[in-house]
Amino acid sequence: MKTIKDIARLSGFSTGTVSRVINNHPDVNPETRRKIEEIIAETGFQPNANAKFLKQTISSTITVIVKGIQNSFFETILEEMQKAFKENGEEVTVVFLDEAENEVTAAKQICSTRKPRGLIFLGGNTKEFAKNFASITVPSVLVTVDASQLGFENLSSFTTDDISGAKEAVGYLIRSGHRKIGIVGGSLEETNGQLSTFRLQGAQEILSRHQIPFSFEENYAPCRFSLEDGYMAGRELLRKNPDITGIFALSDLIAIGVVRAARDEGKRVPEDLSVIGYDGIEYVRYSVPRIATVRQDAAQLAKRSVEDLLMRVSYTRAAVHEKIPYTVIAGESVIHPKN
Amino acid sequence: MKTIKDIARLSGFSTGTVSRVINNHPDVNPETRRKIEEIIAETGFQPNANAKFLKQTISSTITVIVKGIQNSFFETILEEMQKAFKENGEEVTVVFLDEAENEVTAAKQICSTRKPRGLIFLGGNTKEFAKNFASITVPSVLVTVDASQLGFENLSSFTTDDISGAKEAVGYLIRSGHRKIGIVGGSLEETNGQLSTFRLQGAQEILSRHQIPFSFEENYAPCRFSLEDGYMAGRELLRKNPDITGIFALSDLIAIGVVRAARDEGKRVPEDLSVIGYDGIEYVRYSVPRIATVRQDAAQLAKRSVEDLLMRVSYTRAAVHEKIPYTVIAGESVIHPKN
DNA sequence: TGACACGCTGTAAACGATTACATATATTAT
DNA sequence: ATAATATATGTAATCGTTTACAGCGTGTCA
Repeated sequence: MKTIKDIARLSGFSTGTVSRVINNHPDVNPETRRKIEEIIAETGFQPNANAKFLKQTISSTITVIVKGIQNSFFETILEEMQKAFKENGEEVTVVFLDEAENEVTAAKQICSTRKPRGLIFLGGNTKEFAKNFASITVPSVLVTVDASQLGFENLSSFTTDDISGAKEAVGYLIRSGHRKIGIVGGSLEETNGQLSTFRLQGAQEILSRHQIPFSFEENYAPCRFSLEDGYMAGRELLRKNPDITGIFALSDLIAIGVVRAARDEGKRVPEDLSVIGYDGIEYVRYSVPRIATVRQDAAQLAKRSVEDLLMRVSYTRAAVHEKIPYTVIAGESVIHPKN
Repeated sequence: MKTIKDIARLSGFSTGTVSRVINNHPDVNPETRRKIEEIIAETGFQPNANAKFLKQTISSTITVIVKGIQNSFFETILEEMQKAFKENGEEVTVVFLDEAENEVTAAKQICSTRKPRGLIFLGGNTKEFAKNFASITVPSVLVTVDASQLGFENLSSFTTDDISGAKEAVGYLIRSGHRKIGIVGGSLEETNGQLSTFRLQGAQEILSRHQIPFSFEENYAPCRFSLEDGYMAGRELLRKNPDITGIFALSDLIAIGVVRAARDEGKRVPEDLSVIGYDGIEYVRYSVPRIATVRQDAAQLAKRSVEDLLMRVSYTRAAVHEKIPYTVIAGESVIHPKN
């Protein structure tokens, strides 16, 4: 591997000057710059980033930490973020964690390695943040999880109002004439974090407001946010309560599983069973039938997160906690029940 | 930020001893180790990874470079890889690149920064590799793209035999009685790399072997590997050639789009149109109808890649180029054409 | 002419770890 | 008792950059 010293020797200048060329410092003679750049190009020299970051207290990059790739919705947000960063000419690194890893510990590790100017967490567990985030000092943003209760002044959050969104989803079923409603997804023991809690809470609130009977025994099947789990839970629920005419799935992935489950239980969607999902992933627009959903605005979630972070990275501003509007998307999967 | 010197001072030992504790060197007095570890825990000290990698010629981690997250199939492979690495107690870093970025350039950058022991490329462009890979010296594996032609002795590859797989996919349609067959996906100008080339080639070969007419004008619609593009191309093909009874989609994502396109063109799948995809992503098992596909063995692809890499990282072995068996999965989306 | 500024370049001290080598002490063999 | 060996620890050079500081040639101005 070539080092800056080799370039210095080859070009006849000192390491200091070479370094100044690499980092585009202004006070270098244009002719000198040209010569050195030529040598750098010839040799294919790449400065050792470790030496660089060791010396520099901070790097120019921003790191996005994503927890759980299996979530299609996160993918979309991530793509939008990449776009937004690119528009702002920012360098980004993405780190993927699986469910078992601790996002805050990983973040600490990253801070010591990459010295990012800012951090974005896509998904996360509120308790973990409450416990460990204090030691992270760079401006950060938490996306899809509300951090306003946590009160860290360097942690913004951008979320969808899931309670309200869930209300509208179930409200959609109710307005379509459904009275026997089931819910699939999440868990009663809050391990899934805010998402399932809030969506479940919103759903229950609107049901009780309309005095529609709901019990966890009869109208609910818990499951993780995946196709397979949605399918299994869907079958379970439809078996134990075949009268249900409308199901609110806590995520689109679950909804897709439920639609298939209905089919395998001899029910047709939407003729025998209406289904509405949550998130607005791309699949639901292409499935047959198109599945109704509450579309979270991935683009805005991403855009606002990036904007806020870049702002706070450059200027001292207070962290913000913002709700991004959602849209209820009608779909072929919800109609008025037959009887 | 605390440094190793702080720990040395606080514990009364030297930096050398502290370093040995951190790196689990055997020749440290257990009592000393305990004391130092206590201080480390108290202070929350994290060693500066840049300093570490600057000094060390090589790190313990392995880096996976993924190009294009929008590809569901890659996600599955990635998950399987994470599993396989975990089983072997290996530390992994995943880096995501978007389509526009150059994987080999990124890899060079990573090598200079993280000094990985090995590299896995998930997806990639053969030409790029041919041109730039020479400067990468760590053991590497290229997954889903055949590198046997490239002849780098530190680059293995694990792939599915796409030519043969595509033959079987189309063969399945033919055996089911289809004679008017369309193909959706890829492009004629090889920009999509090997995948579309091989799959297209296999499809054409079996069609001509059965003397089934095929022309790019009448039986083909090119498109990128996404839902939306599959949908658009599907509609285009069905409009320009409504007689087609069976479609081979070059990927499952495209197949899903085609199924929806058929519906919107007034055709039902499978009654009016049979569709078979490629890859075997999870979704096709839950869609209505279940979509027939050629299932690539993501788990094996991942497992063998990881095994081979770990082997070559520790011992000097020649790179290998291995084909992983695929499975044709029957699905509700393919039946005998009506007339 | 001397003083000063300006533009460019060189020098060398950091940054925070690792590790080869030296050293000190305890243990064992002869 | 002496030498040899093993064990535990300290010392200091080193990795490849950045950057504060110094130096030098040239031009400008009083």
